[in-house]
Amino acid sequence: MSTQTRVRFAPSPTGQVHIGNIRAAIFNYLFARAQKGAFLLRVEDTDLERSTPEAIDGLMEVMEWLNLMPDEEPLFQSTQRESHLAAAERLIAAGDAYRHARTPEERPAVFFRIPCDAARYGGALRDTGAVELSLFAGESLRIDATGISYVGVSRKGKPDPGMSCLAGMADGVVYGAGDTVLFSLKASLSAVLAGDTVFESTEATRVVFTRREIGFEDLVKGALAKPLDSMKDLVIVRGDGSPVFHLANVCDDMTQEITHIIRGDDHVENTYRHIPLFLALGGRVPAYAHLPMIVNAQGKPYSKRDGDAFVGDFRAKGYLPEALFNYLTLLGWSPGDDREKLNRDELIAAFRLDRVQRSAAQMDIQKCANLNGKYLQDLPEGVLFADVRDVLSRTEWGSALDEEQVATVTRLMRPRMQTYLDILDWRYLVDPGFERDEKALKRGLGKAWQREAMVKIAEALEGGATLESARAETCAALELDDGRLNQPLRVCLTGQAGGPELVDLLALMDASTFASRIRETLEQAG
RNA sequence: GCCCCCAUCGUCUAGUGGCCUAGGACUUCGGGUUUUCAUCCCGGCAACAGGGGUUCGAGUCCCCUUGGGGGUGCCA
Repeated sequence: MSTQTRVRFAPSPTGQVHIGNIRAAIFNYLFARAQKGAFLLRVEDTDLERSTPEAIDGLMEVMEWLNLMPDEEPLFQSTQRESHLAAAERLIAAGDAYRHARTPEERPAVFFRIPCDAARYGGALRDTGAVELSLFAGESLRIDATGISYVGVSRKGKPDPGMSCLAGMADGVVYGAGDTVLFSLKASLSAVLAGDTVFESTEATRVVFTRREIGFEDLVKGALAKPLDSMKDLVIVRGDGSPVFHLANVCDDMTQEITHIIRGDDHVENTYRHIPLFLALGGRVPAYAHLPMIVNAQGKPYSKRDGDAFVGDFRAKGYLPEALFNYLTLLGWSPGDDREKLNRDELIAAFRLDRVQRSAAQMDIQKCANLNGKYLQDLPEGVLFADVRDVLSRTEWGSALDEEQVATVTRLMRPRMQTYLDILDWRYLVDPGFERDEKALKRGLGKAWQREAMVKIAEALEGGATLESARAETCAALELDDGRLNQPLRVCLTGQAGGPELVDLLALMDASTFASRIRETLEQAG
């Protein structure tokens, strides 16, 4: 018996990769590494309608970008069809599944029967006591090989239709008026299962049975359970002969010998169905860990309309893969101390599933950008310059810069950079065609003396003076403190209220450039 | 409707019955450094959803309410 931990990331390639999805991949990866186990990829591409080759390419690209490469060749679910169908046949042969059409027009599908035999659950089953279910008068109760359908009574006294698998009420007794026993499922169970007995009545008033629940110990959420009478037998092969997700998923997990299933919260309900399936197929039930969802800035689940939700967007917006990776680990997990910026090895060393949060986490793009900025500060200059050049090369004004210029401005701007998208604001450093900010203009040139001072400086520069002397002259003439000139100068030079240090800025250009910028800015300021 | 789950500052979180007058980070606000801007440093605002229990003692355990999410498909 192998004790190696084996986990998998099992996305369906039906579009762009979502951050919620990739976070699941990251947690799987981290857990595998922490356990010295294997991280596998399974592409659940059985929905041919929606699965596209482009989506598969996109998935691979994203995983490569984030350095989340699987340890073995990916398993494409569509290649496993025969094994899924064979599993369904085995279940039918063993009496754990049956063919059934719910309407005469429908082609029969294969249903998995939730096992009635408690011994089949490997200890996952628990009695929680006797239950008396009141039925709505005059409505039909039907018990057949597919389960029990009934109409209960809601809290407000209204009809409340329900359906239970046979296992949910396996020892049930149906009573009619005056406590007469109409039907005992317990006594007739094997006949009902065999399809020989069908009970249907509108006289039934209540059903009494022992409630049993199926449970498991979730590595994140703790003990989880669900009553069997709230579950129905499930379709595992469609009328058209194609395997359904539940079957395919469980079969492939057996094929890949998965020991731990780490996936989104939205799968907890499936777990109650998958456990009996594993057991019926003779597989070992894996351990489960369900991750909380990631929600948008409104605290709602991400929908198609939300931006900022695809991994590709982050890449396009100038995020570093290691920063996004790090940030995503912080969504629903923490190392237990005050560390937030952790590299891959630190994350692996600190990762534990029992430290995963139980509730949903909201994406905070500002914090993500802030963290990205910290990674940017740590980047070796060579890498940083290359990335900057790459972004610059896509702009009209930036593509002409030579290596030295790129190095100079990048060194200047690096401390205030959060993402590579910020580079797009650097235009004023090198290109006279930059845009000027209204508010900055007002702040730096709004007053008459500011404009006057700038005109004087421009004139001096045009007359061949150095900046130093032009500045000193102007200050003396207008009786101004040296520092008062900084803001107007900055605005004339950059059109912005903020930016790098003024002296560094001035070093980027000669006196005539400087003078013409003053003239142009003054003109624009009116 | 029914079933399941969740709940600490605006956000991500620390907290596993006494170390909590609840800590860190992002955001925000103030101050310092800076002739300007930013980085940086220092500081402030800001939370245990509500109500009942259990206990000598509850953010931590139990119950209820409220709010949120998931499921309830021959989707995955």
